[in-house]
Amino acid sequence: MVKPSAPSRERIVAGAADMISRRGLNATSIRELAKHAKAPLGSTYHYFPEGKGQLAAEAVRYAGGAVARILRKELEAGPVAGLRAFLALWRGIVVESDFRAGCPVLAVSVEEPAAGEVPPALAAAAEAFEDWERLLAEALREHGADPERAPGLAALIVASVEGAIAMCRAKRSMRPLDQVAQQLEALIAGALDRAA
Amino acid sequence: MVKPSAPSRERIVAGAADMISRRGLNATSIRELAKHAKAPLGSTYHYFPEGKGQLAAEAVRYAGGAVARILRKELEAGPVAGLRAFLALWRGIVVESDFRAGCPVLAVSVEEPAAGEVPPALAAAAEAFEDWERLLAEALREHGADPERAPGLAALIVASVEGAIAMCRAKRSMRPLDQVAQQLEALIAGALDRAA
DNA sequence: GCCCGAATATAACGACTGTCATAGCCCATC
DNA sequence: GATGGGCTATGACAGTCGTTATATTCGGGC
Repeated sequence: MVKPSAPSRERIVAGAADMISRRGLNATSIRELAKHAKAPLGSTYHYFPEGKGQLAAEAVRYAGGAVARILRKELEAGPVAGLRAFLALWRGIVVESDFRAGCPVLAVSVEEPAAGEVPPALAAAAEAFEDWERLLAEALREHGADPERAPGLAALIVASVEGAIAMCRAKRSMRPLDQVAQQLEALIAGALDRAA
Repeated sequence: MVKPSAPSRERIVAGAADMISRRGLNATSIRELAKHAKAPLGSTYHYFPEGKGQLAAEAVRYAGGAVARILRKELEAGPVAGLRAFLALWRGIVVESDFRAGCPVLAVSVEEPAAGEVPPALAAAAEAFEDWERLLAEALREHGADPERAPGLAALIVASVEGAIAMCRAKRSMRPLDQVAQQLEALIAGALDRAA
């Protein structure tokens, strides 16, 4: 089979994404990871023979893809609706974990790559960010935003939401995300009005 | 003396801040830290008897204070000047480290606190964010921004810059920070125009 | 000169890390 | 019912972790 035994494998990847979003990449051990996913340690090396780097990269791709899927769907109802879904998604993760979990893509981005190399997980993080930005920029353009400004606006949205998530965790308060949400909504509404 | 032997101690704290900004908190070992600061391992426990947590907290306070000092000074010339200095500061750190270093305050914010406890380093990170926001909000108000909107604007600035730094590291490109800089400048200019 | 406390050096502690090798299980196919 | 391969279980490896204890060196006050 091409996909030998999905359930266990996917559980490991999803568990890795969750764990990385809490502790960071370097601080997540494969042993704890296996235990958290109720999978044996040996299995992680069976499914991911290239080791931790491969597993981390897949976890980032998994999380990034899941977010992109939600974003794409909700953006069909317009940029503001998409933004709200994006914010609600992260809000849920932070609140439900009692400020212990955040964004795994951000967590991977904040770790020094080995000299001269670009670890696969970091490349996956860059791709995830770019996917999100592209989706947002397209939606903005399609709804009348200045096409030249849309990419910058999309980058601002992703950056500020990611930063706000981290700030919420530090302060143990949802206030930063709420503040950012309010500013971004006003900003987007203004950018779309231009063409109304 | 109240301050027994500043040079060695301060070198350790500054080195810790730098190292945390690269690798993250959990992945920074005290041994490497001591080596990096050219201080003996025993000395770190001499100066910081409470161990790693205390050292990390002091490192975050050190970095947060240094940024706040620069911010306060440059904001005297107005919010836009302060924003530019804030951006230039981080830009320099990311570029000079070849995308390997980022913001130590953000790095500390992205790590799961022990169950039920709030580690001192995380509290220090929350304080640093609040200091920066307060400085920016005050400058915005003093230069004619809507007093009710100033805190939200300040939060957006800090969050988006922090997020952009991480995105730059992932993409190995300064583009996100440049995009965010452009959007924020336009946004602030608009917010101040209201009162001109 | 001596001496005391601050600062450094060295070694060790148990626990944990990523990774690998090996042996055993379980279930589908012939 | 035997055979095989995907999966699991177990244990080991060399190395590092945070932390502590002990021994040594150093610099300035009597």
